Amino acid sequence: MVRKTKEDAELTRQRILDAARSVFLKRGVSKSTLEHIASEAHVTRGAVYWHFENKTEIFHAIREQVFLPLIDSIDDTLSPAVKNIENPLNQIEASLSNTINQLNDNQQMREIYEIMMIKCEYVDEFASVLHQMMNNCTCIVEKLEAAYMRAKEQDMLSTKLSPRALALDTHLFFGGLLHMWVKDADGSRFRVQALDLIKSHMDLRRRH
Amino acid sequence: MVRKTKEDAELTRQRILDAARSVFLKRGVSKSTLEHIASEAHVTRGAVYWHFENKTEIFHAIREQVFLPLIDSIDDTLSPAVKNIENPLNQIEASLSNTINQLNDNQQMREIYEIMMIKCEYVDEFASVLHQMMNNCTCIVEKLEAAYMRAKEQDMLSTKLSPRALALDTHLFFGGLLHMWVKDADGSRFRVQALDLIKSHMDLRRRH
DNA sequence: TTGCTTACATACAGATTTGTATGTATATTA
DNA sequence: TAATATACATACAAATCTGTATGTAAGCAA
Repeated sequence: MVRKTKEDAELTRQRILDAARSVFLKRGVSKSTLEHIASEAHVTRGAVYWHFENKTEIFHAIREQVFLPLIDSIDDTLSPAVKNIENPLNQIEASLSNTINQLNDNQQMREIYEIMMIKCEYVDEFASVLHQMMNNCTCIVEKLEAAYMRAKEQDMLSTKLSPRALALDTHLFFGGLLHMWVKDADGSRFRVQALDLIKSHMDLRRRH
Repeated sequence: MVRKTKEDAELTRQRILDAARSVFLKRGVSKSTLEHIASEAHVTRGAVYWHFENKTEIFHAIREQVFLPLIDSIDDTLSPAVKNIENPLNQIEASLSNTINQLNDNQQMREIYEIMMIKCEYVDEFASVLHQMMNNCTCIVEKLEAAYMRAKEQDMLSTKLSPRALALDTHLFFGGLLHMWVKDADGSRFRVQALDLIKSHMDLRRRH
């Protein structure tokens, strides 16, 4: 076996992560073996154990590949500092649509979402991920609420509902949409109209 | 070993199902062993294999314990034949609230929901469950659409959005709510205000 | 009462997985 | 260029889990 340079090793590491994603997607996280992952990556378990402590660490590495950028992306698009500030409702719509577009464009992201949502059991060491996700929800709801607050100040809302209630409703809607988007594997039911659904959702709260 | 009567055997079967629910909840479906389930039920694997072919059959039995009644319940409360027909928006709100109330009241239902949503990997033989769930979604959306249609005919809607769009938005909202309800294990974030969230959601589409 | 069936318990064989220990060739560094 | 650390592959031991085969005591029907 030829010893690899650092760049080669990094490539191997990435190949293992790609392989793990593929295996997780096909067999589910629990039933995926390090041997499955290794052979999918055309290495042995030795290589896998060299780069990662165990399956859990691989899982977290995969997750962070997508979720850290995603959180940044949401933070950015919902921030009060962006140019869309003059129309906060457009800003919310753009932020939600942006996530859907990313899912459409990025297969890796799609697969990781699917793994996290329906190919993973949140017990033991994975339970902590749930808490992180809930905390994230809180942040997102706060940002949505702030945006709706701005919309209210500009008298753009069609309703007297509080910004907080609107934010929660939007958040739940979008959570549901993401789940359906993922589960609708053949795309016939939700994927094709996801952007329309977002538009309808937002139209409902626009004053005309 | 004392041979049991038919009634005793049925009790044993139920004890195994209860034990499996508890074990699935704690360890996730994949990592749950028939030995775990058997010892939780104070029987041996022999008894488990007598009553069920394998773990998958136990899973489906547990699922049907809750989901078949639930589907009936939704069908009932959303049917055009119920007394609430004079106010379809109230009818929708009552139907959604009813499900949440059932979750609040029924621990078994709560646990099964949690298992299905975050303690199960939908691969291989479990993938078919996803399809069933999607088909169910289609049915529910249709019923919601019909209810919104009736509301529209009675000029009760605050919006020009189509009944179909409203139905989809409501369905996604409620799917998101159920997920958050389940994940919000300590109840602090979503469970306590679930009924309020439903009320807000419906208020948004009521004409005043 | 006999004989068959039921409702399990027990025992066994085989396949999987995991973690670790060890081997090894090469890159890197002093 | 010699020593050391890296990046793996290979081998091994132990634990787990599954399905099935077999045993068995009691219920039940004739």
